Amino acid sequence: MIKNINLKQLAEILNLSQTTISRALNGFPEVSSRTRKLVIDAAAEHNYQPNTRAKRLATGKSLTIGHLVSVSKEHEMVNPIFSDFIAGASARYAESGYDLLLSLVPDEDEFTAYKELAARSAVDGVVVHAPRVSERRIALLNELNLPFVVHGRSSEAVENYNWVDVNNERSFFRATQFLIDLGHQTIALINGVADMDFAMRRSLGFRRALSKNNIYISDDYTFNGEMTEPYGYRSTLVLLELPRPPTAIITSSIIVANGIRRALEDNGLKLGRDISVITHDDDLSYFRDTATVPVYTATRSSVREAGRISADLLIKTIEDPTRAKEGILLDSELIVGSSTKPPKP
Amino acid sequence: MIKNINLKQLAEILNLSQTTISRALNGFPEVSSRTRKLVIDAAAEHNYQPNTRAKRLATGKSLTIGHLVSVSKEHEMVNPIFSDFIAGASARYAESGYDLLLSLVPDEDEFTAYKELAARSAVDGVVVHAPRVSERRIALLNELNLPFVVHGRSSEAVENYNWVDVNNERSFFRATQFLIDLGHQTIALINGVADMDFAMRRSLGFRRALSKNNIYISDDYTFNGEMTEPYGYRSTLVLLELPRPPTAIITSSIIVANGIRRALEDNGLKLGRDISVITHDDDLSYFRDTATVPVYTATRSSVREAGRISADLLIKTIEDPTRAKEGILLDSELIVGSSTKPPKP
DNA sequence: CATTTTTATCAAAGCGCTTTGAGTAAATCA
DNA sequence: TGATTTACTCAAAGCGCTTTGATAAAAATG
Repeated sequence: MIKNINLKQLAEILNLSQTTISRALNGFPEVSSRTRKLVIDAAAEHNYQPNTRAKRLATGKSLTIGHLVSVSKEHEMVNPIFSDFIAGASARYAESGYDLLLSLVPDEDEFTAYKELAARSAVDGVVVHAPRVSERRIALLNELNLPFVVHGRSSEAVENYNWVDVNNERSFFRATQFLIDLGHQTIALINGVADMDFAMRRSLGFRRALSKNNIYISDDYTFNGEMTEPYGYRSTLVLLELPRPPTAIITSSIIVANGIRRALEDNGLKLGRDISVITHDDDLSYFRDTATVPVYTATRSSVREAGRISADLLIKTIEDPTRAKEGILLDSELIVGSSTKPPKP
Repeated sequence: MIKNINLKQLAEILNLSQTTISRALNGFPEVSSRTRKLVIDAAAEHNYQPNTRAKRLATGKSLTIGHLVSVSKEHEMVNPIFSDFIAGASARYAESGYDLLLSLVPDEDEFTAYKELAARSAVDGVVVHAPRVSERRIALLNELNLPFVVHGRSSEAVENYNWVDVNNERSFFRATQFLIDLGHQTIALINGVADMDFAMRRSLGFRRALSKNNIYISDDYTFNGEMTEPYGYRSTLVLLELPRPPTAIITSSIIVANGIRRALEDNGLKLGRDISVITHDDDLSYFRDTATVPVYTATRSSVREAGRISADLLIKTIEDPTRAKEGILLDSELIVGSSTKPPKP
């Protein structure tokens, strides 16, 4: 059985005061290098690590960053990009000695959950996931004086705040323009839930490209919903039933794209040849498109990288509260794969 | 700006001692119901929540459960079932007042990460994910005296330990037998990484069904690897190149199954009609197969449910350390979908 | 009525660290 | 040489709770 040792015990072993040991381990200058070495070696030998609970109380810091993820009660859906985002953030946290507190809350309890987290002083900061076009959490967190970074943005927010977002409007503008340049005139959009900010911006880019090219497309060609594989499938079936089915589809997630492909193939249509598809690609680790010619033409932006950058921004904000708020806009690449061709004549 | 209040301040407001307030809020019997009501109301009014840091130090409990997830450096892959597992566990944690500490560690640091977590007393217990056939973490955690539950099992473990697993051997035995009953004789297995315990057990079930039916299948028909979509795709291409391609494929993940379907369709083959596929289905929220006739014939077992059960078992273990170790074996359903048919003559 | 028991409350100690302010020995200076 | 500075080290206070052990008031008992 491996036993943990505490500061007091280590002090007795070394015949030094707790102060000196604490200082030696935390790199204070007023400890002789000989003593410091002694302490560090003994700590390693006895497997001493300062007790997290005591350290947090003593320093008044939680050394913890919270991620609150809302789970829609209706769909019980956890956004699949989440795990890759976290993977990116995690390394940065570890590096600076922060723990990651994860809390999945039913979306109706979201607001209370933030308040509670602040009231009990459980975290030093939080990452806000999946911001809506209109996002009350931003005002709340400012009121609570809890440092935060938004992954994404909230278009209606008036305050200054930290955010890390991909250029969704531009991405989907380019994607749409790319299809139009290929000759497509009837293009559908299978998007995320309508009040999600990213979905709104993508829709904006899509529509801007259409109107710039004087193309009018009715609402029958756009879908909003939770981005699951079956959602992509069902939406595509609806599209194929239209009097004039689209010759191209743009979608917000590679998982939805998988549903689209399945629907096409069930109808004897081939991706690319019969109907073109562009998807946004978060570069998820289990869908990473490594083919020489990618399967999907895609607006690609690594959500893992976004996680890394968000973590970095949040830690900087926590460690310097006077720091000016910052917005970081990442760009996506437009990767041409084999899912886009000119429309059949 | 919303201000937090602490126990001392609340005591002054109410003109009561900190003791009484603490007891009132924590449901001790020696507080009059009139006083208790007074305290509870005032706590709500002033948004008082006991400071997590102080509470943890005072009680000597971390009220935190750790999830260490190894990330393979090579693939940077985060197991996609993870988020659904957590979703299941999370509600149970919240209910009992536990926080969830998530740590993604490069797999070579895994061992150290557990040690460190125990030494600094950061968690009251951990969930062990993705156990290998031979799993050193079990012995380590016993030595560290840190309560844990394994999601899965470890075949070579000699100790008693808590685990929650699905009956992998039986599931894949049944799936294989189902295919054999349909008339298939050449069946491939696209499995997870070989040293994962679940992969080994599934392979066992697969082979048991084959040998029971006196079918011999060469190693060319089995694959082991990280369960990504491209992996399913590539493996299937290899299978189709064999002198005698399989008439059916069994796989361990719906994400791999998507890759298989893509490979089939790229080769003009249709799932079910030309080649049968059975997949294990973790019932992931973004792939939930809700069609009347499911897309895939599958051995289905909700990983979210497994999360719930694991969390429950772990909390019981933490709160009663003398509790006997328990293994909980979940069963999967064999759901018949449209991806399996008798082989073409 | 005095005595015991029960009820309701409190002051103070303690959790294991960090940090403040003080103290001592060695080194430098006048 | 004594005075001042520098380099180390320490005892004790404090972080905000919970918990122990004591006490006072009220109720029950003989």
